[in-house]
Amino acid sequence: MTQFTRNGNCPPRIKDGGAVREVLDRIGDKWSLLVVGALREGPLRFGELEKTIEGISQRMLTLTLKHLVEDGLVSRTAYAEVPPRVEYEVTELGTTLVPLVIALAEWAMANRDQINANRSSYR
Amino acid sequence: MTQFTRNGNCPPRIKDGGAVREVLDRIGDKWSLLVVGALREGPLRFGELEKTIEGISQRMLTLTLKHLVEDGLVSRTAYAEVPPRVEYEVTELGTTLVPLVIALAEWAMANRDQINANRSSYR
DNA sequence: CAGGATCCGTGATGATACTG
DNA sequence: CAGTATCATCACGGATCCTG
Repeated sequence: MTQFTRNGNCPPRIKDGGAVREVLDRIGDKWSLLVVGALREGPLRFGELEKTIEGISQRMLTLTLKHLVEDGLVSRTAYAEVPPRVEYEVTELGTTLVPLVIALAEWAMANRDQINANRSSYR
Repeated sequence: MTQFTRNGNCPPRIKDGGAVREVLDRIGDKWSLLVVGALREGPLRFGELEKTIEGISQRMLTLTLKHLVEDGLVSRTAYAEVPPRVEYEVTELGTTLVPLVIALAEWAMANRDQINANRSSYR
């Protein structure tokens, strides 16, 4: 099926080859992981997310949230109030992703300097 | 420094706000994680990578590898032979990322069906 | 074999303005 | 407040051809 089918020269183990790409196409975009990370400790409102995630545009936040809701990683709850209040929260499925996001974030913070250094010293 | 500076309404913890974006801009592209994942068990040659990572174009593999080498996540070793042989391998730094990639890949495989199901059922 | 160079489409992203 | 709508752009990435 969707496996490598490589006779035996390079060692598989992560059998796939498609699922990863597929999922990465969804959560591997510019903002999804940031949004999930922002929601790691509890629900946030649209405006809170916008301020929390530096640099994201209103449009991108809207689209990213929509995708995450579609994929079932985030839930959206609108309260019939005025002014409107909408809260976003990671679903149960989304919760399983949170640890990975945190790990990735910590890795990023721990190694950014190193990476930047490598990058500059590269001629 | 590079921290939220958000008075106290939403709970930080991952202090950053920029490092994650920064690193994600590098390894969060379409292929980098796949390449790192492909190299998780040892060095591979250019052609092997090309066959291993389904769907990648020659150009993208070249570019991705170049970036990964620049960032110090992958090392490139060219052997003065004919025909030429070039091997790519994760560096020490890159090795620290491998577990995360594997975790992400496993998460992706474990949850792709669920996500796809959510996505279809979404009207 | 490994990869550089070029052309080029199109989708993702951002800025801005408007609305329920 | 929480979006939607529209427009312009630009980098991503594919196809193709070429070279050491």
